[in-house]
Amino acid sequence: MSIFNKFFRCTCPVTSALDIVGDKWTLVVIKLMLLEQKKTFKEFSESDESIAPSILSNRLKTLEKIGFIVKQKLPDNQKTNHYFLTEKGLSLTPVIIELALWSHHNIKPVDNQDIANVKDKNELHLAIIERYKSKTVTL
Amino acid sequence: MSIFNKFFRCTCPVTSALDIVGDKWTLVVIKLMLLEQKKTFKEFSESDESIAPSILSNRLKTLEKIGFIVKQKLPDNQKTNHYFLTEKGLSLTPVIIELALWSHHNIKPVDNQDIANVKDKNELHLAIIERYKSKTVTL
DNA sequence: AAAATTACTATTAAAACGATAGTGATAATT
DNA sequence: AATTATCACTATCGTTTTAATAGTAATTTT
Repeated sequence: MSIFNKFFRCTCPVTSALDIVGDKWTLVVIKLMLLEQKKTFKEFSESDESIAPSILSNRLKTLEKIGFIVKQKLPDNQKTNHYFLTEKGLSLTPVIIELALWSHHNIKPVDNQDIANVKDKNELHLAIIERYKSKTVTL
Repeated sequence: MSIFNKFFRCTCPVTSALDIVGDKWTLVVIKLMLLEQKKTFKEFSESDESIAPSILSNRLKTLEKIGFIVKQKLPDNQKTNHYFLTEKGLSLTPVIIELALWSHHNIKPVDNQDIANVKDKNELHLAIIERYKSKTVTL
């Protein structure tokens, strides 16, 4: 009898996924990390999405609690927190790729050439994760 | 200067996609149609998700307005409305597949054998759409 | 003709979102 | 060493969205 029993609307896996990521901000925060290398509270705050600090704070706490991200201070700075995606957080990459592709074809074309010219989705998936890992400290 | 300028938070394609489908119910309704062949208001209302009628009404209207679904009465019944996914609505299939796969591996395993044992995502994609079309009146 | 069903709308309470101001700690500057 | 600036938030409060429930009108069934 985990907290999940209260958290999830029903037993459907898709609906349960949406109980976690089905809101206005959760996937946006993950996208900012994954595709735009945003790491600090300030960087998130200054993004084009203009996320309010109270909402940002809430999402980061929740994402940390469910193990999608981790918070770390770098040794030379005791002020700035850095947030990183965990493997669990990175596992949402295919969902974000499909949202990007869907938007590209149905809402507005993406600038990102990797996405616009994608031939092999799985290759893109691996490339995005590789790039993310190479640009962040390995955890 | 479309209404979209007010609707979208920013120019990011992923975020714009989430301006449309990033809430608790929109993708659930589409899933009910696509994977569970729900068509009428009553069928949606009786689903495991227990969607409130006011929310359901609101989502169906919005989805119709943006061209993801159409509402039709069958010739022999003037009371019951039937909702069908359009091609635009069906274009979200890959997003739902990835949510299902993600949930299967990270939240709770799916019953659906097609999804649990998927080898080729694109094949699954085509199969789901084929099945949907075969079970609904072609529009 | 009466009862049941369907597709909603209306209402009101609760939760989430959003804008803005403010605080405490650390870091940078003078 | 003192002052200023920056960063990471929290607090507050008004607005919007969501949720639970009751109710209504039209149609269909009995």
